[in-house]
Amino acid sequence: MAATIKDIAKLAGVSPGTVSRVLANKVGFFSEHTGEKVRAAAAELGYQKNTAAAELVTQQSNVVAAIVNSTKTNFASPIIEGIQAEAHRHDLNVIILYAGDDDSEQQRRALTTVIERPVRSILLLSVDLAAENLTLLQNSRIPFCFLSISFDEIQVPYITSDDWQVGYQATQTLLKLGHQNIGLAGVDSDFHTGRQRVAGYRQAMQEAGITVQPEWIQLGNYSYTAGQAAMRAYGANSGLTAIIGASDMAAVGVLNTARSLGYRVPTDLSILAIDGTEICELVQPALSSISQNFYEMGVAGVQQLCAPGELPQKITPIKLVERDSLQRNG
Amino acid sequence: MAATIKDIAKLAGVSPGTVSRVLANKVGFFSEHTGEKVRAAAAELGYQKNTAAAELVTQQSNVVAAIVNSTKTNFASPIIEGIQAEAHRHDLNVIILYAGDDDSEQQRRALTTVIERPVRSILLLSVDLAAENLTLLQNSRIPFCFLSISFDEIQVPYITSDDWQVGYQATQTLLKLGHQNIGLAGVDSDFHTGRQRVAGYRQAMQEAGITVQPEWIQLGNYSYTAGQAAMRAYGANSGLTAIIGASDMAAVGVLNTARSLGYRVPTDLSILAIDGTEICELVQPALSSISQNFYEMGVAGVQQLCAPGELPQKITPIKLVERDSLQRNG
DNA sequence: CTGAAAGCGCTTACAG
DNA sequence: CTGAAAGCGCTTACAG
Repeated sequence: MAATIKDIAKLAGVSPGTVSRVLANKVGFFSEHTGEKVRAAAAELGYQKNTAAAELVTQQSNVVAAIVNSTKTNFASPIIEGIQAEAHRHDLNVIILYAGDDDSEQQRRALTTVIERPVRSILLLSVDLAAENLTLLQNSRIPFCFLSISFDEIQVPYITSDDWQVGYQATQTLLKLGHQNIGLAGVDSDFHTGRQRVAGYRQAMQEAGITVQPEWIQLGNYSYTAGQAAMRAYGANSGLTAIIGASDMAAVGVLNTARSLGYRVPTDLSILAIDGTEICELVQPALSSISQNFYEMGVAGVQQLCAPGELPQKITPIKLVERDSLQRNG
Repeated sequence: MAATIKDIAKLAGVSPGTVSRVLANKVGFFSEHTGEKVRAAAAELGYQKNTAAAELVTQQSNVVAAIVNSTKTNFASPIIEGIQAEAHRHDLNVIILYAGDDDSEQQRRALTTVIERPVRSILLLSVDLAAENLTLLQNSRIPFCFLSISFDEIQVPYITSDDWQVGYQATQTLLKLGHQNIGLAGVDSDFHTGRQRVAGYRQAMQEAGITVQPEWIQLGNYSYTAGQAAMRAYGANSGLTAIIGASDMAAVGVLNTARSLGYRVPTDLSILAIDGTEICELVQPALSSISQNFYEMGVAGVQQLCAPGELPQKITPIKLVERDSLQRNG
């Protein structure tokens, strides 16, 4: 049995209340002498506080939970790093839970694990909650915020990039290089994020006076496999001179498949990735990207939940990072 | 304020004890009629159990904590998937904590976050604990097990691959292809894992009657950067015909740098990675690897902690996976 | 400065 | 089958 506050009290010859006060360092509430006795006793017993018990009485907690989609893309790490760093500044601890891959049962398990204990707030990293799970979350009355995902139908707090701009700027980048026949590969139009990217793409193309051929937009779930499938659909004689990968992983799928189809990248085909995680620098040629600021999303998420009353929907900046996968057309 | 068991009791016109019994579904301890009343009341109030309170009285918990090194390598995901799957089978919930990058202060924070609440057991994924933190962990009396890391000096439970065999088999694979001048890149000899891999490498080389040149072994921390640095140290005229990357990331670093130095892979230089995570399939040529069974490590980790009395040190199997980065020499 | 007491939300012998 | 009571480990007004 681990030592409790009572054991310390007995050993130090004081009351449990006093032990609690010195261990919580309530200055002015105990004498120097008592403080020393208690601390010595605690050390001797190897005392470890039972924080769960303390949280029960104070009705508050300093842990924030991050629920992540065990996604086929890979931007969770920088978001989590941002969360950790900012949480540290606020003296908060963070625990991470996996919610599976759009598996509503796994989502529910992660959610209840977290709701059934005192957590201060919940961050959801690009997890698209099933309706009943969203209800569960909202009923819990625990403050929450979605990260790296956006919504239109439902009114919930989220922080992410401006996905319309992501699509628009990606397309503009390629247009400025003289490309006209531009593909968009692996994007998921079932959700708001993907629809926005497609809309930005279409707008840029329209402004350039280019008619988008239906087959130029290849839907998918942002995965490597989706990128491969898209490129296979485009084929060896696609007529495309540039392709936007809907995510880094999709872009790598496009890259590898394009190669096997005989394309030289970027000589025959330019590829622009969306996300800008480290994977862009691992492949050759290194992929240029419209990079999101994932770290900042994590930071902003924690800040938002620490400063209630802020506006519930926030945009983090994006930027073009040029590497080696783009080339002027003509 | 969230609804409690007392609120339900009042609404259903029974005692809190009874509510507890029906919600815990202690069959035989309540009548059908009472059961229905209570469940209806709970539903009406949107009751969410306070599991922390329950854990306080029962003195047990069903959450297992996984502490992960936010490492520059990338095998944590499959281990965590294994943990999740097996935990699910035992009806356990898992929370994940980041312990930073060999940062003893961050380790301590993650550890205390977990020790200060009721967790059933702790899994540590390739985190090399600072001495004082190991003491902290051991004093907590919470069952724990290290994963994907091994030790010689200290006696603790761990589950990992046989690192000596990893080094030995990697080297053998290359020797069988006729290579003699074989480099080992990015390995960390400060720890047992790395020392074992080096020892296996040396043994295989010795059995083949080859004298290992000191510069063939390039130390590092298994990162992409370490791989780059190693390859730069080998240089354009290394005389090596094959290189073992101490990790996937190190191997990719070797690959990209070798290319920029003018090597064709695998024509001029064969590369064999250690780990076998998905990154091997993302680069071109796809990297052959000595693959570890990370998923199985996760599974075995929770099994081990669910079945005390098992032997505390376990080995998971490795295997050669051939992809496109190896070629016969001569 | 310190102790006694109440209470956080739950569970579980103990009676009946 | 059900209630009253004690208790898990802690915190915090309230007295003194």
